[in-house]
Amino acid sequence: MLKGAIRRQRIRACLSGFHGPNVRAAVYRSKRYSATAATSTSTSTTHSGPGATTLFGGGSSLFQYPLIEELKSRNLAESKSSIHEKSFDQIDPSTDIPSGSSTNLGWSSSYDPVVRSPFAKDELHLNSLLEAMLTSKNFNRAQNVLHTLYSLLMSPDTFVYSLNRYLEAWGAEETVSLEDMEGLLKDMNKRYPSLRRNNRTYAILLAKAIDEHVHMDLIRALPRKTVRDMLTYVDVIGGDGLNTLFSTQEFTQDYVPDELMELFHLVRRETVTDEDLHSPSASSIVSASASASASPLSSPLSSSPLSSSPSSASLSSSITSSKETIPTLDKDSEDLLSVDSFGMQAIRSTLLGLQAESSESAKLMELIEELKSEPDSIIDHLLVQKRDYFAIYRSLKTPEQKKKFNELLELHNRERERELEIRGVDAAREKWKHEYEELIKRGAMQVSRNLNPLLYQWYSALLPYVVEEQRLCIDLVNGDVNYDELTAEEATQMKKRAHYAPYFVLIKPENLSVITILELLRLNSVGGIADGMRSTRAMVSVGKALELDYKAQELCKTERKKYSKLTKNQQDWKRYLGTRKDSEKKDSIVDNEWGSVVYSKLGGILLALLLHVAKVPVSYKDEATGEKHSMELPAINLTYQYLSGQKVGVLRFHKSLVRMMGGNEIANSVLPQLLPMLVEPRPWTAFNDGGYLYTPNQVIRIKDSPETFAYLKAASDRKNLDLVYDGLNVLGSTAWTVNKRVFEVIGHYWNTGEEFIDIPPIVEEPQMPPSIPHNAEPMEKFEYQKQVRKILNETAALKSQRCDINYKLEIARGFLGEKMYFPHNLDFRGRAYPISPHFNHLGNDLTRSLFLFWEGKELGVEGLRWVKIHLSNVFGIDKVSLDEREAFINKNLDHVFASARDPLNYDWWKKADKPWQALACCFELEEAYQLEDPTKYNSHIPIHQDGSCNGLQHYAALGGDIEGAKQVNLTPADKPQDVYQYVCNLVQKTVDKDAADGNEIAIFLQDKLTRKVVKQTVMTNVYGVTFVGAVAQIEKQLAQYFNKDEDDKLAQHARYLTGLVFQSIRELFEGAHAIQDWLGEAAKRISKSIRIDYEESTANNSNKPSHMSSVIWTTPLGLPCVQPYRVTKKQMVNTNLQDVAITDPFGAAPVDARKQMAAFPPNYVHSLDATHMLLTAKECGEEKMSFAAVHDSYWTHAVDVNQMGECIRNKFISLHSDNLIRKVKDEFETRYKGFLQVVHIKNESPAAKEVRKVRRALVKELGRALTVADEVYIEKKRQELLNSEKPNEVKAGQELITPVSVIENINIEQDIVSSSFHKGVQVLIPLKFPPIPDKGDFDISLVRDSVYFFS
Amino acid sequence: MSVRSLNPALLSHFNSYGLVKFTQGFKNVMQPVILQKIIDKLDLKSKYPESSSMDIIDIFPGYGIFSSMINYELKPKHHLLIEGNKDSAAMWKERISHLENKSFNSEHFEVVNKSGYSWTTYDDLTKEKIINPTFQSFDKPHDQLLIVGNLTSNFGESLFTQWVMCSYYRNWLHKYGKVRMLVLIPQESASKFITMSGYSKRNKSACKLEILTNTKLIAITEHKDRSKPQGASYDPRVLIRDQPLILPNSSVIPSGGQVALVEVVPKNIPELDMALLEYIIQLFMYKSTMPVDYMLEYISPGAREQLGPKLPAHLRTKQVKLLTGEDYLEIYNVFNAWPFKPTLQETMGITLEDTREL
DNA sequence: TAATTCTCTACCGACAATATCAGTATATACGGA
DNA sequence: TGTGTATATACTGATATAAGTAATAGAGAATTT
Repeated sequence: MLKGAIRRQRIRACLSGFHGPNVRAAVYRSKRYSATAATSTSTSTTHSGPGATTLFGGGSSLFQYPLIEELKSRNLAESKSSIHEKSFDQIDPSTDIPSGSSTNLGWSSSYDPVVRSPFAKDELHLNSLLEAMLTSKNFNRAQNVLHTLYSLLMSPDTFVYSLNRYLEAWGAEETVSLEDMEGLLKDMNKRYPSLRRNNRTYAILLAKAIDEHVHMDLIRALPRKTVRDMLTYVDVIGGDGLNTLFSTQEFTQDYVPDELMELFHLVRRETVTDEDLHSPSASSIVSASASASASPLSSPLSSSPLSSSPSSASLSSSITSSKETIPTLDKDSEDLLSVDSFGMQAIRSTLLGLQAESSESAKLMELIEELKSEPDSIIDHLLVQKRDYFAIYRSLKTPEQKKKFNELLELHNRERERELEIRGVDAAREKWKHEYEELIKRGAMQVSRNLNPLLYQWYSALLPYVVEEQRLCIDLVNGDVNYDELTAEEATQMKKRAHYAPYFVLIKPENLSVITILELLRLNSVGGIADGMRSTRAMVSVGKALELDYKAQELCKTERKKYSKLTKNQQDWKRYLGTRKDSEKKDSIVDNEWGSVVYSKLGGILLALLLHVAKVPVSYKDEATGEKHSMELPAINLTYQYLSGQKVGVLRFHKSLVRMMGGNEIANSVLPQLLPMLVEPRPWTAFNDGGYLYTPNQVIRIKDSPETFAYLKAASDRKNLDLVYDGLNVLGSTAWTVNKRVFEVIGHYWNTGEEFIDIPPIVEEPQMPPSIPHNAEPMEKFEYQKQVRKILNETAALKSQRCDINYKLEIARGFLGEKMYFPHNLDFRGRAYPISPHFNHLGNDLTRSLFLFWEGKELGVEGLRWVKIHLSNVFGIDKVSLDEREAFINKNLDHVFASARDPLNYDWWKKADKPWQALACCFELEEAYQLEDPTKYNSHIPIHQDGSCNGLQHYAALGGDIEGAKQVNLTPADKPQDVYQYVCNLVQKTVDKDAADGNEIAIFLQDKLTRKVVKQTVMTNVYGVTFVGAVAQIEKQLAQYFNKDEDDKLAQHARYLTGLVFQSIRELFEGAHAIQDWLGEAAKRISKSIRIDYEESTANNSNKPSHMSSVIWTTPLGLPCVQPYRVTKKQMVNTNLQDVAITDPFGAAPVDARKQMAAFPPNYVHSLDATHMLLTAKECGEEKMSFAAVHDSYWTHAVDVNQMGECIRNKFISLHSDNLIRKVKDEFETRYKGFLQVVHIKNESPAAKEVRKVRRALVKELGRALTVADEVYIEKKRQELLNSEKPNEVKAGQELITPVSVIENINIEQDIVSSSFHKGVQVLIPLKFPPIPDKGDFDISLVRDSVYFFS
Repeated sequence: MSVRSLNPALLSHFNSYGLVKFTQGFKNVMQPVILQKIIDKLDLKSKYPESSSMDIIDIFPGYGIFSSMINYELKPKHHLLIEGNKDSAAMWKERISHLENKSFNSEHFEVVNKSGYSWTTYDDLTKEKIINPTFQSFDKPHDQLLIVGNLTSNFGESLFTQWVMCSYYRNWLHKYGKVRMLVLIPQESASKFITMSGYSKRNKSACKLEILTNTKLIAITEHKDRSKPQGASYDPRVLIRDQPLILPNSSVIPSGGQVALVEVVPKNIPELDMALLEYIIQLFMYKSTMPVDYMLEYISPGAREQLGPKLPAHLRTKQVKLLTGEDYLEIYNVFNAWPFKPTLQETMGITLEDTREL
């Protein structure tokens, strides 16, 4: 109880974190709008009185402030720079000086502490370039970039980070001395006197000083606090550096920061005696590792006996050694021909191939051997050879054994995970090569339908071109290109090259080639293109994949630097220093992405080269001679296609290639990026720090919205997101494994090539309808064409589905017997998703059935019951009481067992609603019942608790609807309520009544109403479906009752029904709907508001000021949500393949008001359900439950379901105990304070008359028409005066009459009309939000006892 | 200026209606004097020597000044007014009853109050035996059947291309023979469709039109921009060839509407794999400044390598936009004989829709 | 300003149009002072 | 060496593309008068 209260308090604390001191720091000081309004109430009436012939405070002139003059001469200079478009060789600090100032404009509101630089794009570009130049050791160019960067940055502080990057990279050169570095800094200081070094700068110098053994000189010259701070930059100083430092006797303890203190003592002790290092307490230290990774510095200090060999050796040798072992290690290849993916085998070989090299795996093997030799051990040779860690783990008997096994596996997997992230690409290549050579040996190249040898051919053909291209890029980057020697064409080509060259040189040609090929295969049939993909998508994806690879490699290098020469205690060092990513990154304004332009250019050149070389064998039969010819044709071609009348570039695979990829003999190769992890993800500690060990990721999935990024970063830096991270880390720490039994059944059906449940069949040649005569009537022709199109569409869909499932199964197969984890991140509303695409527990029934918790928990009586209930649920029996569900399974236990024993031939499970998950459940029950006491069974299956119509649950709680709450199970009941059925019944009632009144339509529909008809509409109602959209849905449901030519009749009926459904929902969720409407209205006002501090730079549409403010709110967990809907500007980018349109995220784009409005209610509710989930996750994590979630479906072990349920309900109650809407309103009122709103009011209203009067006077003075922009400007000035420090200015402001001031105190609510009303006049009024609707009387605490709330 | 073709019996009716506003999204030429010139230029009487036994099928006639003048000029056996719009149809019915009084409707106007867009409308014409045209040889244009249409509305452009395709497939009204079509289309359409190779606005439909029909520009409206020479938005070579009449803007409603009257006469074309031909044209058009050889690869992987050499050199290096209809047919033939020619799936442009369940 | 025509119509995960041409602005070349 | 003009190049903005309007209604935005 107490604990809960404390937690709630913390949440509240976070809530308020977002506004606060910064509000005061904003443009307008102290006095705010409302205050002004209060004081001027009395004065304004006098002004608007009949006597006020002169509008401007008595005098004939405009008081001391030359407002009109300013208006007349207002000339807006736009901050502008085109540096982002320049290639590296065009950048010149002496000329690239941007016009305009780099002031912070803010995004949607200037009150929020988020930064927006007008030159963000240039900054990003230059920072990426700097990074690239440094990596390729091009220091002259880099310095050039650095200087240019300086002129763009808003503060010298930001510049230091770039300077540090330079200094660090340059200083790492052996030829550079400490003196050189000092010299550079002095030089810089001379040029930029405002430049200040920070602690990182000192750390960099220190690193060099240590190298030169003069570090104490430097340290003594600095204050101790500085020294302590700089030492935390471990990534700069490096493990060796620290070691040296700590070993230096003059370096005393008071220089050491707290977090390194233990390490310091370790080093000091080490120098005394080495024995301590091999103390027997080792295992207890290691045991802490699983949880310790969340807080690496808090775990007890000790050393591990496992560290003896340097890991760098294993890194390079593992691949070559694993290659040899592949054939023997192949598991299951005969069972599952289809999923015989080489990429995955490569991954697996990486996964499997490490054992001999590292001491960790040796230790693990030792343990396994030991366990094997135990009496009645089921671990056999095969299991060991297959590395079925899960089977081994499961067979362990004592908790101690399990614990130890887990510990060793974790260490073992840490190495393998690293291999996977860093060397996965090499492994794939080696695998291709191996298979290619095998095939050549057998001389079977031509007949092979195996993809991998072909890929190896592509690779071999591509590589020399890539090498050559890279050579040219290197020359170019080094400045070794003499344009005069080039032909005009070559010169143009070289100029194009300059845009991507700095990046192209960063990655080794082998990886460039392999990633290009694999990414291309991965993208097959995405984006609505059959047998191919959008070329834009392909290019950008390749570019991104390259960046990811590069960054992972770089991070790995940095890490290696940290520990490079250390031979002792590596594990401990690692644990203490953490695998923190480059801490510097957290400080830059933008995350240094290469950006879409670079992605597409890189992808463009690589794909162009690949298209040139990739061939596929084809054959055809000469109709005339009957001879069969074989030849090679290009495997991929670039073409275009129209998508609803618009051109899109397409890369299309040759039919033969498609056949190879989608048939049942061959599978894809999997790009080893973003796969499930083998070890627990690094916990999130910052918005860009968490998840994979090396592969960078952000905590929020941001697409083209630097605004979202800015808010996220601000919140993260303020530590407002820690609760979010906590929840997310629980999700990441859940260990999984693949359900092998289900996998085998799926594999069986997959291999038949026939359709089965979710598995689409192989379709070689689609069956076309009989052809029609050449001169058939147009109707017939169109009809025929439609049919053909339909058939082709279907087969294409099947093909792509099969391809997709194949890819998923490939990954699943690679992780058979493995322990895996899924790092999660969030969408912008806070909903969590696994980062790993394709194969994760968010998938469909088939995919979900493959997931088991790694950890097992004994069922107990309740657990057994829950497994049964779960089976009943997935079977489709989920509308009856829990007891009835359990009874249903008890009654059918024989079916359950039979299904499990002979799933191929026994069909019971196939009838289930979700057959694959049902099968998984059957297996579980059957295994449990093999025990004498099934409750003693160690269960791994996740049991789901689903919110019944979760969106409506939140709405009902917000709106306090008693009946609505009951229908979505917020109220205890003896059986679950079904809101769809309830709505259906409501509708039925009305229909019956209408039918009785003789309504033809009602009579017709009377007996045709089912739950299914209304379900989709009720569901989508939460998402704000419109009437038209709902009609379409219901039409689909009613279509079966009408003939093809009765479209109009169908529509008529559907419309009638839709009306009733809407009406019923509105009735049932009256309060909820009021909330929904309120949210919509608030969003509308925000997204149509005008910021007075935002200067319109385009004068041409000064009558239509842009709406610049997004709807932004903070979830109860402190996550800022920014709706990213703005009008996107498109930028054309020339690539080697084609021109591509890239959305330019940095345009100061106005918001898409319509989208903002329509999406806010659902987004808000989703942010609440996300909050609810994360809160529950955190709590479950603390209670040591395994936890996973699919938005509104929460999973845990059977035995823990009751506890989790309690948790779910408590968190829901505490979430809704607050007045959430009130909070949102408060937040809005702070954030959008002083904004103006455009409304139309009735022409003849008194307010309108007032406004017209002021406008007329202004026009007269101004000598031209008054624009809206002018009005905004005047209002801005008035606000500035009112908020001035000087009393005379305040007075002037009060006396100033503006079109806004005359109506700000008149109640115009009743005069507001819609903008399409013709007799209205457009006016500006201060932005206000409507009052919060009254809440219904539902008592939220009732949820506590509602069993069916989530079930 | 005489307006020979204006039916005096209708004058009073026209006058009573005044200049109507209800254009229903259609543009129309309203000045009899101008229309007379058009009719003269068309020289209809010589093309339909036995016009008294002919049928005119008049689609979307609207207010119908042009229709009535053609009618008066040719005095056909049937003049069907396919008019789905209620108001227009009602007006025509009223007009016919007006004529009943004056001339016992010797003009033989008949209103078919069905949509000219729907194909079934035309099936019904023969089914209900409203007309029964003769089937004529495809060697020469049909001299007993004329299609008149106003396709200046939103969907007009697509319908126009469909009518053209009908003339190739010999279905719809073109099953009777090579039926001449007099169609009023928007200027934007006309200036794209009636072009010769090399003109920048030329598109896929223009190529098809060139291959499948003989189409002439009969009349165009003045250019909107007075500073531009007349006909500035059209292919100059077509202007020289066809010498179209220039209509004053004032003659068109809604005022300022830019239209063109075109005369389409189908050619006698053998059966082709039209999907393939269209696909070739379409893909070439994506990058019309590129040479043929380069664009081959866009159609099918390997086409450049394998088919390039089979094309005559002058074609291979020709810019796509310079290709004539003839050239296209030549390229088509090479493709058609190739075992790896694009399949239906490619030529139909199959796209995947979201297949997720609910 | 007023009247009309056009557009869009369910949230998120998961994004994405391009080629051409005409007209204008800027850069380069060149020639004469 | 500085200036002026002619030509080349770069940049911007407009336009077209597909091709059964699916069905429907009602608000809001965009465009035209």
